[in-house]
Amino acid sequence: MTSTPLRSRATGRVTLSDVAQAAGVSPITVSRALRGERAVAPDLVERVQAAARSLGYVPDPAARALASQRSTHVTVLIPMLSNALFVDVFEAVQRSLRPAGYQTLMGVTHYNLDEEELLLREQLLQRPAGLLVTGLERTDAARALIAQSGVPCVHLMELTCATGVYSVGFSQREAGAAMTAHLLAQGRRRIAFAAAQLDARTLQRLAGWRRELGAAGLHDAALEWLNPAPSSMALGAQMFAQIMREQPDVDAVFFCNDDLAQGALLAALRLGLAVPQRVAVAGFNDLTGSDQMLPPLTTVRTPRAEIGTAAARMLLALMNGEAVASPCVDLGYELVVRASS
Amino acid sequence: MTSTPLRSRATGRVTLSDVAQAAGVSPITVSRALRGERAVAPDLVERVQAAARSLGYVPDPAARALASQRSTHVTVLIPMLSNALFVDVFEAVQRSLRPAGYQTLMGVTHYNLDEEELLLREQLLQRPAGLLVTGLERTDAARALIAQSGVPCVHLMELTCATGVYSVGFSQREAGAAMTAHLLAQGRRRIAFAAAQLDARTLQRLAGWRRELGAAGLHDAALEWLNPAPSSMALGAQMFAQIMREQPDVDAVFFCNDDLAQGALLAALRLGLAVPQRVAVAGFNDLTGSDQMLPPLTTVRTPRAEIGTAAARMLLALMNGEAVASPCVDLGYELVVRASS
DNA sequence: TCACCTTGGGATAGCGCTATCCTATGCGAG
DNA sequence: CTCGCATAGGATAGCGCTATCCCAAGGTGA
Repeated sequence: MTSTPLRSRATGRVTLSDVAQAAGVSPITVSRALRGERAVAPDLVERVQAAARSLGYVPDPAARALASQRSTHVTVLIPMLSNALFVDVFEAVQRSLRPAGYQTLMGVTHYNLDEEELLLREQLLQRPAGLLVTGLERTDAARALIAQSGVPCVHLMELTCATGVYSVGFSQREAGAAMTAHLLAQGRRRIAFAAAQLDARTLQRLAGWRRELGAAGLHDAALEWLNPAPSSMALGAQMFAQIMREQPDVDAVFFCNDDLAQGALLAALRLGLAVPQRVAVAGFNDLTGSDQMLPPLTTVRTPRAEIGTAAARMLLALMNGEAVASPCVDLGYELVVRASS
Repeated sequence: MTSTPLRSRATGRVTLSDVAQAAGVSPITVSRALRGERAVAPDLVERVQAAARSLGYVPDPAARALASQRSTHVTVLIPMLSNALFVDVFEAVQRSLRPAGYQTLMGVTHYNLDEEELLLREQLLQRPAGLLVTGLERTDAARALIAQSGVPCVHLMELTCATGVYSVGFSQREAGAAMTAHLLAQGRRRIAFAAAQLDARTLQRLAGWRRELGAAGLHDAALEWLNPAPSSMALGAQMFAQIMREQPDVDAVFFCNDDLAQGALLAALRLGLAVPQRVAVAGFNDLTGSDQMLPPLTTVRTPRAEIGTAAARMLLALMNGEAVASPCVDLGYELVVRASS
């Protein structure tokens, strides 16, 4: 025993060595005891933990990352935060990842593949421990970046059977078809499909709508209203007015997202078009407020929180090097029939 | 010159030393040239940059953080992501911070001071370069954590003149008063104030409402409807129905947030209460959809993107050790009068 | 009995960068 | 012609942790 102060470093930080000295073991043993890595005698573990606690030791994440070549950061790439859908996914992800000791870094791609590639490039330089990306559509370069990085990656919202690719979501196409089938079952015959943004998932819903209408012999290209502008209530109102003006025989409009449909319902009130008598309106995602509309909006409830949770769980397994039972998790969807249809 | 490969490290990463060797200078010179730190001869800077570029050199953030004791992470603490308000603030912050080389880490406090303290504790262990927190209200422990950490911190949404505290926002109280004054000017006499969540900012708006009604001799405690539940359209609808049922003489309702007011407008339609003839409705924040309502909602437009941008700029200055011109930036607000009042 | 494994601890050597001190050079003032 | 001082480069020594190798002790099967 010497009488020199425990703290040898200049920074004044309590380090692993301080704990080691206090516990009477070597630094590496402290490291192992605290991480639960390798076998350490139970009594030593306890002694080390006690010493760490009493000294107020806190591991330095930068040192840890440098030495181990792995960080505790997980990057989540999301198209848009103004779509409540992704807010819910993100919150669920964070709720699962935080207790496991991971920090969540959010990148917003604004539905732009080039921006996504740039974000990916930037983020991968930070050597994240894991990656969560939305959808399967991206630039070849982005795909290559992910593959080359070796960082575990789970895809959100869409599904794929491709080997080595992990995905958690549901079938956008089947969901789109299910809503269309519902409207057909209600006796609607001129069912328009109105979409904004036109991202991959929207187009899959479109495909489902086409399939159902086609099977019923009711498909008509004039019923497709595709607008690449960002989705919003205002746009929904505008598209609805245009559809009803230009195609007066339309008896239902299926919007690719609830915000469009909500705007349409309000426009219908302004225009004096009775919903659902004159025309049925349906949305997608069951966002906040859809149940408050006049009339309440028929929509498809998507399991976004569940997707976030399941994807986080899958990513945790991958980051731990564990095997993943099923690399493709389908969480389904639920038709929510309300008074607008 | 030797014929050994440039890459000496086992990890296969291109390091500073590799660049140094390629440029024919010492590693520290590369470090300085790339960071623009200290004086380096212009021709050397160019040579180093060329070498770095041709080798595809990328600095390791963990090594940098460990050696310099400072990270490139900025933590942003926000009450709730489901309130579009904070989404806008966050996006603006990220848009300003990313080009400056900082990563934004978002923490959601759910309007809970204890959760905020916990998040703060966790995040400060990661030694962020800067901190952005919402509002001024927090636990004493949280305040102490921030102070002790020495991490530059800017407060969002509210203002304070306290020395050493940086804030960017506007006067919630004055904004609340301004809306109340508007309703009074419209001839309304029984103006209810309906609020949810009851966070500090909501209570400041309440204070502004009280002041104006008091000055007009029209204040009445029975006009205050305060509900601690989270804000939502459904809650707004419910509160509105209750107010009109229990206080039929109310001729205006000022909601502390637009989502409540939107719910109220829809409830008014359901209940057959004419807005604004029978009762005026006003909101706060001018969220998406408020202009689409029936009738369009009178509200207060708050400069949330501007707040995010200005706060980020201030934080950048603080992180660079620069002086900040004004530690308290008031970005004002704007009364948006629409048909609901 | 001995080779051979497993178990639990430690010594050593970095991870890739920057802080800090040091040295060589140039230049103007006394 | 010194001295002092600013300028520009480098050598050195870590930052705080973990990967890796090593070794002693104890158990196992032939």
